[in-house]
Amino acid sequence: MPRRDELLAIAAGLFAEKGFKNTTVRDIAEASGILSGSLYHHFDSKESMVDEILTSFQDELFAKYDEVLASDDDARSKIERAVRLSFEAIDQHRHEVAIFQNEADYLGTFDRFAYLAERNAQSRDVWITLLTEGVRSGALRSDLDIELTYRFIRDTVWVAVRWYRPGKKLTHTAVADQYLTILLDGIAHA
Amino acid sequence: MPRRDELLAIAAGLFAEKGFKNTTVRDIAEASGILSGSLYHHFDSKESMVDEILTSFQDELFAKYDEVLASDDDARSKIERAVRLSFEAIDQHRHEVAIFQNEADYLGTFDRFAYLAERNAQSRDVWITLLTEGVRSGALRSDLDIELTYRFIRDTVWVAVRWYRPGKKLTHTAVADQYLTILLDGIAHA
DNA sequence: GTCCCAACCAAACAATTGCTTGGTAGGCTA
DNA sequence: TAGCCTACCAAGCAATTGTTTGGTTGGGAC
Repeated sequence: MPRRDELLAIAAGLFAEKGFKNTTVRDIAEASGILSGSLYHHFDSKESMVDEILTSFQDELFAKYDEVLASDDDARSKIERAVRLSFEAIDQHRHEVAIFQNEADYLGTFDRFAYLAERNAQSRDVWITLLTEGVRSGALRSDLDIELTYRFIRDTVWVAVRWYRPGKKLTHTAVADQYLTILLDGIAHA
Repeated sequence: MPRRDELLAIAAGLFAEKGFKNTTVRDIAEASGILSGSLYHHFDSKESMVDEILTSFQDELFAKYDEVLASDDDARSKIERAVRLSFEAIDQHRHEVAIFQNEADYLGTFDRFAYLAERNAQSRDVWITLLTEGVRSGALRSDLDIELTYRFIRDTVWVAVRWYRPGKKLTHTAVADQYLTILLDGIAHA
């Protein structure tokens, strides 16, 4: 792995754990075994680091969403795939997901990170499309408030990044199974 | 309202909106129409401000949890009440909830805020008790992973603070209704 | 053997941070 | 009128912040 990518990975870990503002360039440097000034040989600012971390992650993620949308599965299968895809992302890119979850609001106030709001809108489009299709096809109950259900699913899925740790008791597919069961059929006794 | 409480409310708003570390004492002072040094007439540190904000909120919240636990409603009613209670808190103390959601992890690393972890454990106890009771009484499905269901509910409910705004289209009771419908019966067509 | 270049160091910079100090304005009480 | 108290100001301090600058090192290319 190129040194540059190593440093980005280290920075991502710190940003995810302590927050962006709360992580100093000296923290990143120390964790990397170098001095803070040396970071500026690789990157031109601390902001550039998060920027790069977030964009490359999102490019990858949204490509997968597009795949699901474009497929000719039935509505329910698409929703299931979209949910599983998110837990997979949490499993494989948990630092990036955490940063996006925790810092998007703050970073979004800068022009440079305007794309965060766009991606947010894009993700909303995906889900509203899937849910609308689900209701129309009869796969989902017709009394759902689509907008609210979208927020419910979005929050519910991504917030798992706060406690999920790969390699522990639960695999990400097991978590996705349980979440989908609850989401689709509820927790009440049938 | 005493000046001191006014300042605390202003600080809470800023902490919730921009984060604790990201809010300077000068921000708080400016929003209050005074100079930063003058804040130290009322409080002895910035940390004391969050501390006071969080403890008073949590004291109030957990007193209500205890009421639910102590009541002799059936299991399902208790769960419903506990959920509604949370949305009520989001409605009435959204700054405090937001601060707790966003900063608990970071603040928890300081000795002074060790009580945050205790409160977290306490909240877990409440929910595990309710869910266990629910499964045993037959109100909830017996194939639930209790621990995971607890996290699901906890996250799902509190994360709504990110988008819910009082006085908008949806009342907090309407949101609670929808959330409970999804949580209990799922989104799939019956 | 010279050159180059990526990776780093050492030291400093200005700005911003939380916080301290000594003082003052004005209202209430005796 | 004197004393006191709450709420504030004005000015500054030391520490920490992101960033810059000029120089050094070690390995590979020619």
